[in-house]
Amino acid sequence: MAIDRRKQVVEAAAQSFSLFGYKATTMDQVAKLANVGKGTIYTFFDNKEELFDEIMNSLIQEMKRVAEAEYDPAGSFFDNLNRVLGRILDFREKHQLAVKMAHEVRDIGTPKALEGLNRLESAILSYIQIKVQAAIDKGELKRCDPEVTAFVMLKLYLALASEWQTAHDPLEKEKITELFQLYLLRGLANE
Amino acid sequence: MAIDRRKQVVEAAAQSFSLFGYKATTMDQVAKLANVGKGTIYTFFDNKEELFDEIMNSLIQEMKRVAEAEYDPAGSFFDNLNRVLGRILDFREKHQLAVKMAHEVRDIGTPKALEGLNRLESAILSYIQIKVQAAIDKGELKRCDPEVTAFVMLKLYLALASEWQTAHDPLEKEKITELFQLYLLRGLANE
DNA sequence: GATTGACCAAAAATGAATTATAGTCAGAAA
DNA sequence: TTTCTGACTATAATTCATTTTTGGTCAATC
Repeated sequence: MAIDRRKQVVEAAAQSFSLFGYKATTMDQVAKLANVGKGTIYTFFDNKEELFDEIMNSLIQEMKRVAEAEYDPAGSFFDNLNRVLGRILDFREKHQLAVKMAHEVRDIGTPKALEGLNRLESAILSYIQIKVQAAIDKGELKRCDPEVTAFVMLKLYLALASEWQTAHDPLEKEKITELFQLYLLRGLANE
Repeated sequence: MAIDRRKQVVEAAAQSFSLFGYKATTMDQVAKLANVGKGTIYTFFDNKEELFDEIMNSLIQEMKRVAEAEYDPAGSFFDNLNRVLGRILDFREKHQLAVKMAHEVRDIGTPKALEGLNRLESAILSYIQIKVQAAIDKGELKRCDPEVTAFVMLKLYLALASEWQTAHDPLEKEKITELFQLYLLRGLANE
């Protein structure tokens, strides 16, 4: 059986983007790592950007599987949301590619890396939005715009789970759950 | 009466930092604008950083006055919070110095400009935190950590009022008020 | 027909020479 | 004496011509 050169290219690219980032990954390097002539890459992908898009798509798919695996159809909306968000942030924090992209954006602002992260965030928002809509339909949540609500939920979670740390001790996972419920679910108003 | 050279320096510096940013403001320029020898600046301020700190302190003071002017002791907490936050963001958006610092951080990441903006945010957070504590004491809000709560309120407001715009049409001021109340005050849970 | 790597134009990195800048201080002005 | 100044210096930033690297191509090879 012939060797699957496309797979070789994709795996080499994934490794290289994860290890060195978008800018520092060269097509020569990917070709060498894949044990393939450089021209071969261009029979599968029109250019570097499309190769990168394919790798990002895999990351997004993988994240969706991880999220879906954490989701419990029998559980409550907030319990699920909390667990899924926690799992997604943890995934993003540990996945080499996602980490590298975030660093590259922070350090040198590579536009393609930023675009990749934005696509990742969009995927997360779509996922939450669908769950919010379902919860509204089931009567578990008040009527509200699912898109804005998903956006607010992600922002609030990010604020508590990662932005807070830039100036304070990190909050415990249980503390985040509790705060998330207090602020968004029950509300702050007395009576 | 002798001319107040310190005031001249401070006013020239404020003008220059607002117009050109931190990095592009030179001490020679400030001296010339202030009609003062360069050495004179150094009799009042040890270095460029301290001069900038003085200007930022004025901005923070000014913002506090603006916030306090918007605050109505007879009104409800959320009504006040909403109006004060709106006023503060508007102030920040229109004040040359604040705008210039934000651009400088985005474009070239000047550390001192970032530090300035962080100090501005800290001042806002302290202000909200005090009002939150008062509202808890009055029984208007549930018991909660005032520091985390102030942080969440600001983040939520920023998310709705400015981050949302990066990918969508801006939300109306009344819409923001309504969402802010729905999410944080009343909560999303049904029943 | 699939694969390759030498090749090319264009972009990026380098670094030596030049310019600009923060901060000093000897002396002028008040 | 005291206050103020701008020429001066060491260092940092900027240019820009030169070199190196890179994404992408395509005639030759398998």
